Amino acid sequence: MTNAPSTPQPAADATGSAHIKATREDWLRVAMDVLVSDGMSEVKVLTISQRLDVSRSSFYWYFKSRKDLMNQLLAEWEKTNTGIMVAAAQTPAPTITAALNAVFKCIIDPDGFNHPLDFAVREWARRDGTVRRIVDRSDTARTDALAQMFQRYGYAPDEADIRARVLYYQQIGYYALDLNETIEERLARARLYLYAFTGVYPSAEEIDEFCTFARQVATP
Amino acid sequence: MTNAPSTPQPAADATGSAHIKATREDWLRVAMDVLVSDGMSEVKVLTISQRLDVSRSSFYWYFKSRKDLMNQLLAEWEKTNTGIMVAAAQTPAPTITAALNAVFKCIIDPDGFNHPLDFAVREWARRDGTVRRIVDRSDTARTDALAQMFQRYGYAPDEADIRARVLYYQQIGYYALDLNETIEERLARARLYLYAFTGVYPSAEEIDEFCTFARQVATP
DNA sequence: ATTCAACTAGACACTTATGTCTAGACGGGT
DNA sequence: ACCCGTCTAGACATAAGTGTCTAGTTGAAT
Repeated sequence: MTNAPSTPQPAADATGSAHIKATREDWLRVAMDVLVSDGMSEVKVLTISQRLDVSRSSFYWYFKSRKDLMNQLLAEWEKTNTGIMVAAAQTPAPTITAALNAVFKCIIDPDGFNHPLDFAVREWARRDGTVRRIVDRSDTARTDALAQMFQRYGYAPDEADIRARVLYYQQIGYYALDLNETIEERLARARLYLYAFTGVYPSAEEIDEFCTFARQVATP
Repeated sequence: MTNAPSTPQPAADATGSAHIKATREDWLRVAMDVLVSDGMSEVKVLTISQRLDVSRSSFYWYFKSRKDLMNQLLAEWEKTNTGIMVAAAQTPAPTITAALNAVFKCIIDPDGFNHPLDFAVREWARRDGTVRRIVDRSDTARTDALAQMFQRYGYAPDEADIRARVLYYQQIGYYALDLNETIEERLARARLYLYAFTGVYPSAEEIDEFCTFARQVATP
């Protein structure tokens, strides 16, 4: 997840300028940490300032208001999570199973799709109409990209759409339950998952290649 | 969902006694409404009292504290949602597909399993270790009940467990995304869903019976 | 009619949050 | 050496929330 450990370090200090205790990026990083771990209602200027060991009022130099900060977190989510999944779905591949592998890679890669963040934003959307519309737009963009992936390998538009939806919400459900399966437990089912989602069996090479990748990125 | 419309009525008045503006049940009902629609962090004594048009301090006659109220909401959730699904999984039926139909009936019945409540509680669990443990206990109870259902129809323990998990988290994922499919769109896939979950095809009678039930409970 | 338990309202004390304003501290460019 | 833009701290104002205490009000039972 590359969630930097948010230690109250002397600050990243990008510009090299004056006596900065907490940069704008520090505020954003800690806010994102809190959003992911505790939900949007816990993203508070006061508590973030305490984590950064900085006066609360410094916040208002970098951000117009708390709402301003929240908007930036939302933009960050949209750019990373949705962008990364759409890109994965568009990766060229010789077969549909290989193409799907690229999507799975993005999903299991800690540096790829950020599931806890996705759920935090979804929860936020439940209470905010503006956020809800942006999340809907992302869901559509993601399923559209997945459906187009299926279509590229000869699936009829209707079937491609259904397969995209089944795939997409299965993955959402998997992470919603926060099961603590080991990587090997999951890999043991990889072949049948790929078959269920595509209707064709992946080659042994494809499975091997995927398993190698999965073991590589698995956080031990 | 039978979520009573929470109009600030003259109060349900179960006991028949004195000048009651808001009963304990009123407080619980509105609190549950808020929990379902806005999440646990929005369940506030002040706002509920305003909805009920009652002084905030009356709350403390019925409940020891806000935490007391929250505990009762959690108990209510455990009793209804988990209890109802476990009961559905234990319903006697001639075939596995018929047994699964009973579970699906409970899931789609607005008077059965309450999905928005389930998600609200899950979100709550993310921020509260005690709640987390109770939710885990419920997840285990639900998947165990489903696994035993599969076992009753001859599935080996291992396979029954996997099928229970696939079924359970698929459903969680479906509702997590809050797709707005019509009942007919869903029923069109009923046969294949039942096959995918059990490995055997349901009889035409079973499908007909399920569809009839589904159309009956579908809120138009 | 009087009493009494059940319930309500409002005042008080406290906490936590946001946002503004002002006085400054620091350090690089001149 | 000194200024000035960049950033910080702390005081202030305000709002929203919890929980307690006390003085009622009200309907029912006696």
